[in-house]
Amino acid sequence: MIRKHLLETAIHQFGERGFDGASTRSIAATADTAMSSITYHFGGKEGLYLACADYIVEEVRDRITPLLSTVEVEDSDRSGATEAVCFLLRGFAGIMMSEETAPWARFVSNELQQPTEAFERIATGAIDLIMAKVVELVGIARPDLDEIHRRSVAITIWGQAIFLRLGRASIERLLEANTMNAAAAELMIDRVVANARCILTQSPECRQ
Amino acid sequence: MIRKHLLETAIHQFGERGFDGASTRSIAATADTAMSSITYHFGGKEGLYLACADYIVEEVRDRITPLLSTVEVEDSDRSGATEAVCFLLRGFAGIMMSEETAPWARFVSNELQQPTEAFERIATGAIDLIMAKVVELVGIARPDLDEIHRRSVAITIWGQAIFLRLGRASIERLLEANTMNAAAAELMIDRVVANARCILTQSPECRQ
DNA sequence: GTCTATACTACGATAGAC
DNA sequence: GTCTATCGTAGTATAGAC
Repeated sequence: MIRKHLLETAIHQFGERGFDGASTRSIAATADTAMSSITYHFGGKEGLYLACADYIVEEVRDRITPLLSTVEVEDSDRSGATEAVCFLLRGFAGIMMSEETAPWARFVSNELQQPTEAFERIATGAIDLIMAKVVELVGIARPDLDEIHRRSVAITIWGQAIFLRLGRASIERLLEANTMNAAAAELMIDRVVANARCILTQSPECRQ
Repeated sequence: MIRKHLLETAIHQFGERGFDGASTRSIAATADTAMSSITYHFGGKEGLYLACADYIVEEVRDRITPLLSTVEVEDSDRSGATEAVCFLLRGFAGIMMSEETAPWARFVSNELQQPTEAFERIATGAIDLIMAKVVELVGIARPDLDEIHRRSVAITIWGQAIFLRLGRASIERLLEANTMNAAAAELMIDRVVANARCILTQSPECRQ
């Protein structure tokens, strides 16, 4: 399947070198095909780029959907909702730390900094899906908050997990881990989950 | 000062379009000079890029140093340390949210995802400076934690503020704020600080 | 120091053979 | 569908005038 091979190669190279930095020549060569295959399958470089976004959305959904479908919480079950958030967060953080997702993450990071049409597709296709569930659960865990504050809590909690990927270089530096080894990854995931639990089961002095 | 003008233009364009996407032609033209000025002042594109990193370090230090110098905490003053972290965090988050720092942030973000020599310079020149202080304060606020856990707490707290910049596109989306207005920015900064206070004054059930 | 002019390379797109 | 060959454009670097 040359189409898929092109997509995966392209995500790698777009992620590592940016849209301009990655060349169709190099992508085609790495995928062991001719440059004009890109024209044939995707219409051109731009089309290939957008197809990469769609491909990432599919892959993320494949991993996230089963996770999301396992949580079911009663409307008044505060501690159940807290545990559900922690469970989802641990799964999501694990995905963020896995090497498998590194190329997608770099691709998405580029779009986060300089959003194009590709970001719109990733946001509506994957990010919204996750955040809707998280906001809902935060709402159950923290009924004292109104909608906008629930959203701010949800995004800061999830932001920590995303930062595990986006800020990896500086995390590795601070932990003096040359590469993110399993122990360091576990340490950081545990920390992010503990922080989330802390925020959701707010002690009186930090209630807001 | 054409050198400075070139640097600021270059940071903008490198940040927005990446190293490959930004062309020396365009940078020189925007800075109202000839392309060969870049060769004269910086030796070439690569040299210009590294000089941008050094320039960012200087600018960040100018803003961070006065902030860091205002905090002085006794070794046993737990609540003092917590408040100091919150104070620094608020200042730092404010810097992260300001439009002035947006070009630098994009530049640094590119380096975080794909570190080069430029990241090494930014890390040693600016990031290490900040994180050393934060880790020290976290150590006072949470004497129950050993060094590695202090670091993990410090990086997750600071990561929230950095994510305000790196994840801005998705934050705006979730808050349904087309652009990050003052109210949304204040909401997010308050939230990040509240989370930090929550984490540092840990309630028993989330102690770890 | 700053400019113009030019050499050389690499890019994306496309036409056309198979 | 996939390839080769080629065209026009845009990039960096550099030489040399002033």
